[in-house]
Amino acid sequence: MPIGRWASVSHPEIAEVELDDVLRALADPTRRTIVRMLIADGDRACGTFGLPVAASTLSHHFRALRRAGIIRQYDDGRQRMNTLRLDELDTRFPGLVSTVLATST
Amino acid sequence: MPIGRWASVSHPEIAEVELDDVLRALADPTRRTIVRMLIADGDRACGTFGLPVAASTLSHHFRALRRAGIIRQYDDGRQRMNTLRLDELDTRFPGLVSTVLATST
DNA sequence: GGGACTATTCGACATGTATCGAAAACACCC
DNA sequence: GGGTGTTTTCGATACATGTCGAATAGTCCC
Repeated sequence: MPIGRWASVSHPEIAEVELDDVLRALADPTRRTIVRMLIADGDRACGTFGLPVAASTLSHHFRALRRAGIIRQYDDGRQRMNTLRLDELDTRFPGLVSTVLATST
Repeated sequence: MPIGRWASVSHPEIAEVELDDVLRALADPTRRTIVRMLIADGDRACGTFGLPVAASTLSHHFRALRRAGIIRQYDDGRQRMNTLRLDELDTRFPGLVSTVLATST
């Protein structure tokens, strides 16, 4: 059970996740890319996405995804890992994530 | 050169509709209610929705939906009618609208 | 402890959005 | 043409968002 940065990271209960927040979070290409990479490759540290934005911007996107209930974050040494809450999201909004990501763009 | 209010109304081609814009447009409860009412009752004039917002605010929402490619507007006398572009949207983003609206909230 | 690595927070800035009331544009009817 | 009904446009306001660089905080290793 990791300690440390865990304290500052809170995750909403899936029952309290709002559709507005999920849609707003997915209405951004960078964040959709993050979700796609999590689906494709599983858990991933924040620094391993190689996206063309500043680290601070990426941190902002991870926070948006986390507060929207789309990802869960946990610390592993000096890295912060990201997990998709896909099963939970599919109970809350069935098919939403896969439908949104089913588009090429 | 179209006559009257038609002149100011332009609709994007369905092929040019962007997922970002659709998701942002649907990430608003008032606009989702508009879409729901169009699905339930078919074409409807702007003034017949009875939503608790000012007319100018409603006009802003209709413009957002129109520019996102979600509705089409045409004039009928002194009223402006709204039609859902559901078939077109389903070819562009299959199942997206119905999946988003499948939630109670 | 000191250094290196990882990630977040903090200003700052530009842009977008939801809202309103008032004013203007458009269409119908007498 | 004048009055009435419908919708949009125009400011104005308050708030949110995406972006960056610099500074800060947490963790590991020597």
